[in-house]
Amino acid sequence: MKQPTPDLPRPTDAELEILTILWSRGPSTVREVHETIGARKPTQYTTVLKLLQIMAEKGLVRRDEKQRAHIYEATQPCEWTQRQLAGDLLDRAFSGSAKSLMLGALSSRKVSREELAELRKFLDEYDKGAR
Amino acid sequence: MKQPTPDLPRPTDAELEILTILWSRGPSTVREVHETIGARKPTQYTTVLKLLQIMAEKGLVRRDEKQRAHIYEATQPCEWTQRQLAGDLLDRAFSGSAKSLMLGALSSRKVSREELAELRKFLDEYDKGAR
DNA sequence: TTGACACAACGAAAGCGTTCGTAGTAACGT
DNA sequence: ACGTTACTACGAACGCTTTCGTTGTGTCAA
Repeated sequence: MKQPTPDLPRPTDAELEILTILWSRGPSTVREVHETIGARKPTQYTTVLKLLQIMAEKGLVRRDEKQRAHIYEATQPCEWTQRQLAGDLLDRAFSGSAKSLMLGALSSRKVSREELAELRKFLDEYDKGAR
Repeated sequence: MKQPTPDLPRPTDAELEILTILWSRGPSTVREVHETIGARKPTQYTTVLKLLQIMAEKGLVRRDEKQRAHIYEATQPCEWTQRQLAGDLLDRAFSGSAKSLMLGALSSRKVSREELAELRKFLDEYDKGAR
């Protein structure tokens, strides 16, 4: 039978930053996450630890305590969370219009010709798949 | 000469809800905004008032005090704010990949054939314009 | 003019997000 | 065994968001 998708809170800014690290690194210790974050901005070790503990309570991450240094892992795959976030913003700021969202995204930065082409290709395939 | 775009804070959830109302209604009194919100969820009049006052301090809205009932108006057009929000999410959750954002948005809900077609058309024109 | 009403202003509470300092504890080398 | 190091746990502070109650003040009708 199918797992009911857990009803997780939208991750906050700081939480999302950590999730991003976990997705790219895979299961990691606090130290590893801390070092990765520290490369971009000075942050206390315990700040990262606390964040991860809170995220574990919320169900955003799961932790393995078998080792002395606990190992944290995102409970949801990157794509799942991205879908939540995109859908949420779509509702709250774009009244559900995917086209407006796209316009907003494209006009917010320079987009390479390649990316445009990719996007188009993706749309074609998506269309085909959803037939 | 060109106005330097003001550096506004990202609107919070409640603020965005109010902005949406202001964009669709145009300049409005607190009462009008309150009634619109009240149709969806019970909210105190003063809550809306306070929110608008704070938003005015932040520069998200401007108010005209010439009338007894002040009139509030979004300082930035809808599209401008949408661009900020889309760009922000693009950076924070999609590592800048417009394609991933689109995938997230599309897979988060049912999208009609019409909307897909519209999206495609939009991409074509955007491409042409950006040449 | 007085009472009722519609409005703005203000203060404060409660909750959340973020940060950090301190304390406790297991592990490790000497 | 002892000190040092690498951790976790906890509490608390601070700021921001959201909500609401209270107060003050124009406005209008009787």
